[in-house]
Amino acid sequence: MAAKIIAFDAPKNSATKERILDAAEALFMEHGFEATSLRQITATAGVNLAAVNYHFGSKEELFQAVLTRRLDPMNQERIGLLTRFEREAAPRALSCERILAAMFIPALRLARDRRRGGKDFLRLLGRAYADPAPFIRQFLSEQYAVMISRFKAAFGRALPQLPKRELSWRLHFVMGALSYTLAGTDALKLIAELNPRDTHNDETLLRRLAPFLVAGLKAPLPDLVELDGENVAQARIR
Amino acid sequence: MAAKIIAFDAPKNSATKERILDAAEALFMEHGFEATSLRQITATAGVNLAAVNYHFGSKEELFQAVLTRRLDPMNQERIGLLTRFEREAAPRALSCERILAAMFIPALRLARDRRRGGKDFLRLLGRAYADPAPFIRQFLSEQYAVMISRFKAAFGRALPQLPKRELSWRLHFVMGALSYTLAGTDALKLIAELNPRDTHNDETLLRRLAPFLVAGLKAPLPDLVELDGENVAQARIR
DNA sequence: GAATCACTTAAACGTTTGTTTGAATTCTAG
DNA sequence: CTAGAATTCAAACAAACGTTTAAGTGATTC
Repeated sequence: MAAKIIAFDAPKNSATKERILDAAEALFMEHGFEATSLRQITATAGVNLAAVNYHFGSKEELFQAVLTRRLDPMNQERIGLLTRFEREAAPRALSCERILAAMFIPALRLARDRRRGGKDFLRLLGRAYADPAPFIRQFLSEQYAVMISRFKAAFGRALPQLPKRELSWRLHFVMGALSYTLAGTDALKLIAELNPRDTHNDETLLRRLAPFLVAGLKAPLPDLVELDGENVAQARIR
Repeated sequence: MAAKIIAFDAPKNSATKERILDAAEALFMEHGFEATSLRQITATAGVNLAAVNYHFGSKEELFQAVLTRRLDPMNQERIGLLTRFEREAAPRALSCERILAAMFIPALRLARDRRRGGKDFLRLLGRAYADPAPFIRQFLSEQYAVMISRFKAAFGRALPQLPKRELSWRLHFVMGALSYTLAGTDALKLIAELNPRDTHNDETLLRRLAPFLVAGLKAPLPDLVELDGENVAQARIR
């Protein structure tokens, strides 16, 4: 009798790992890494406290596992999409818009699909970006290294007139705006009285972001910028 | 004799508060709010553990005090600068470049001046942006509300053809790129093999960021954007 | 010179933290 | 059916946490 009840609410096989990952993802997103306790996670997942250390080794390794589960496939998808777009456009070089699309679409898919983490995961990712914990920074570096260099090369071909140094910076700005936007912190609520229906409609969000970023990428070089007969450097001096 | 020694290393008056704020600022920046303990802070500051609760009430209130000390003057300076620029340009409307300059310059001054917190504080601010803790979010909202609405109005005059909804979004992107950039997380190190001399040269950094953002603000509206005869929405569908 | 003040101090408060242990249980083969 | 590996479990671990307390200090005020 007791066995039947157990069969109901206790997943016999190692779906335990999945349940822990799901609970950890939601809680890390909501409270951050440090502020989330293993007891909260295991209670939410409905598993024993020791399960985390048994399956993942430590809290830090659990956090990395939470990120890897979503991030690795997403970045793989980005690279795959970029390659496909390039093949389709060959022999012409890919436009900035298409390259950005290759970055956005996998993120959008992830945000849309609750089974893949949904918006919660992107917010968690946004948090992780700003986290100075060494183990997080190093982990993200490794996760992103291949994808970033791949996209940088693509943008380099799309913007051949742009010096590489400048491209590096602008790509950095792009990543900043993108992660800040996708993270969807409530900070934006103070910037805009946004239409509530818009607030988390990720598609329209990215469709607004894309032209903004493309224009930024194609902007004239800093030295040549004119502004009311005065450049920013001059404006800086009181 | 003992009195003399005490006079040396123990500030008799309430410079204790300042020492706590300084230590807390550095440690919060390095480890985040949750991961920083009051014992670390008081040990670094060379004061008694109970001093934090005596002078600030709680750890949360200390964190807010750390932010307020720098943030409030900076935003005041931003508003003041914007007002001055507007007077100087009158009756002509202010250009986007000048408005952005009014946002950047006070941040730049803060980043430059170690006595005002320097880059460390901006990194702390970048972290706080991404923190979901309610007391942090609400605090930042209150701190930024006035400044943001002021700048939004200014941009509205500079870009009269841009719908307000669109402006809200773009201002959000601007804040994202700016905070991400100023926070200067090491995440950028994986994006660019940047010249080490450039890496934290905030002035050149902002001079690169400004044209990028201005171009983004002036970008054509999303619906009208063309890209290789295909728009982003269409590209989205596999 | 006693009283009052702002402040500092050491010690302890009760919780909560991540991790470990060793026995119970379940699953997997031979 | 049984031996053995894999997993779950309750319990306990030491350590660290934010906060509070009550005594103590030294200067200021009446």
